[in-house]
Amino acid sequence: MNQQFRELCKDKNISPSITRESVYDYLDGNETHPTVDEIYKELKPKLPTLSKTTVYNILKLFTKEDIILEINTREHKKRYELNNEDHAHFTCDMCGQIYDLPKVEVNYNLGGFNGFHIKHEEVNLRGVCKDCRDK
Amino acid sequence: MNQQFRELCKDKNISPSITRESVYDYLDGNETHPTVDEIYKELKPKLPTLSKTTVYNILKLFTKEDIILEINTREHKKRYELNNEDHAHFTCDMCGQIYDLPKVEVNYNLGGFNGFHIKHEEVNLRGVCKDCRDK
DNA sequence: CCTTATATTGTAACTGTTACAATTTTATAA
DNA sequence: TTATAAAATTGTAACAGTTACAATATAAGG
Repeated sequence: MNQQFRELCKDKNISPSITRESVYDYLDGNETHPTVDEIYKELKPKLPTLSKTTVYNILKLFTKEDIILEINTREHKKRYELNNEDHAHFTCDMCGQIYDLPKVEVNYNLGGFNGFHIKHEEVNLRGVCKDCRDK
Repeated sequence: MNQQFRELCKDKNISPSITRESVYDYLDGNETHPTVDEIYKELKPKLPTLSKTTVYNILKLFTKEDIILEINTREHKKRYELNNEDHAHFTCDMCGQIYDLPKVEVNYNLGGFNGFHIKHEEVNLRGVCKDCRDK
């Protein structure tokens, strides 16, 4: 029983079902940025009645509540992570691995942003990671 | 006949077919960030034998050659634009419209980027656009 | 415990994308 | 130009990710 999750749900005014808690727990401390399918396959043994639709529903809810973030990459599927500290993503063009990198500071000094109310900034970097470069 | 495109193809060592030129021309000066389907539907009347697979092929080629950029949004489809001047994207949470905003400067002063060879940086902003805020 | 609301499930449909073999077109050189 | 090879385009079918939806199960509140 994850007390932190219970309180988070109270904050967000959603009910802390066991399924939701399982999805949350799986994402917590996970750095793999899993897909829906990966989350489903991981949880299925522990929750035998789990449906993939439920995973979709929960992820949509968590996204709406800003509990998690969708990661949009070049793959045509979404990946997910907990919305904890702000950071950038680096995707390796060679191996496809997604790395978490420190938050990058973004400057808006040039103007042209008037009237846009920016709620979220996402920095996606691409290139070659250390492992692949050394090969 | 787009001479600029011919030269671009010579640079990239690809052949400047009429279909490819049409896709290029459609994207040139277009600020709508169209999807594959939109590109296909737009060009079909002028190129009656056009196949959607061809559009996919051309976009994949252009992406590989850095002629165009894929835009990865929350939608589960890709959007495309010419790879001209570097700029940021702003997607409105209300209306879904994607705006081009000036390039934002990114600082990597915090460290933690050692070993990563960054070839491309993408800044995606999200929030509420002027039009939607005024409603 | 009853009633209502909410969460979960399974199925089927839908959409974006890719694989692939066949055909057409283009490029090249005799 | 014509023959030949290479490359581009096409249509079909398959595939993968996602969504819609009605039915069922579970939880919450009186």
